[in-house]
Amino acid sequence: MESGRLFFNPSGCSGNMLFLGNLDPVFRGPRSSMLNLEDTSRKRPFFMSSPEDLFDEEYYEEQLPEKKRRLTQEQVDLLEKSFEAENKLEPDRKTQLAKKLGLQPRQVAVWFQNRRARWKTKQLERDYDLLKASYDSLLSDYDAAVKQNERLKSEVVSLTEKLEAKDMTGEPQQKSDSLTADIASGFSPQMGVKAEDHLSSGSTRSAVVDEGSPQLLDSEDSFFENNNCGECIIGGPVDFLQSEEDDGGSDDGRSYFSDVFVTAGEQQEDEQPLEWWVWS
DNA sequence: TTGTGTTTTATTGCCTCC
DNA sequence: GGAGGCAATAAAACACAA
Repeated sequence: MESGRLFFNPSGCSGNMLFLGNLDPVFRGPRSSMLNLEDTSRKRPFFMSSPEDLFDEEYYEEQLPEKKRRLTQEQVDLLEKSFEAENKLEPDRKTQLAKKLGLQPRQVAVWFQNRRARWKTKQLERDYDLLKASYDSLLSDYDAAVKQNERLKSEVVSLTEKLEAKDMTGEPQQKSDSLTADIASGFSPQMGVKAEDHLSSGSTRSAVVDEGSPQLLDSEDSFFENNNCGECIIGGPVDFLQSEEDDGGSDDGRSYFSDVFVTAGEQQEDEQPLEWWVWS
């Protein structure tokens, strides 16, 4: 314990040493307090000591340290409100609150300290959930892209083989040209679908889509943009990130990972598409 | 009633800032 | 060097199932 700091003492006097009179000077806080003094039956209200009581030495002599008492609901409500307004506590506010609540300023400070710790823990939990959701989403997008990639590769192989076979048979050039034209136009006689849909040859998306396949890639668009990847990382959780803590905490509502999460707009302007992540 | 897990209150020690 | 913040921790208070 720092030299300048006072122990909080339920009775309202300054420090357990004073409170305990000539008890073991090593006495500090709850650990040792419970060792010797647990079985006291002499109790008095924890927060309701009158100023007269607080300076009545006889009173202290006959009293033994109290166990911890929880704050009343009213006290907690007021503290919560205050925390919501501002989660740091300036000295003036601390004194005012303490007066208002009938608590020691030290108690108010401790409450804020603990409250900030609780808020931080919850915020970390939320950030974790958020990151996990983003990761899961990216993973499933990636899996879909890999499958799609495989399918396209095999189609290219198949078409190439067909083309070569036609050339070998020495069929009239016209027919071969026709097949080439078919391929170029995106029509695959074998599969009965427009290859354009798979090969992403145009900048405008075809209305004909292979049933059962995921939305296809556009050559000029990032897969992740098509799949709202930006949103899955960024856009979706923004409200969540900025929302207040469920149980009334406030702070600024910012995520501990706020540096990691960027806005979708920022990403489009400043960053390369995320294709490298999939295709490299 | 009791054992156990969770929450709340408080202390301690270290660190930073002025 | 003192004041205040934070992380780690203790221990009382509380909740709840068996």
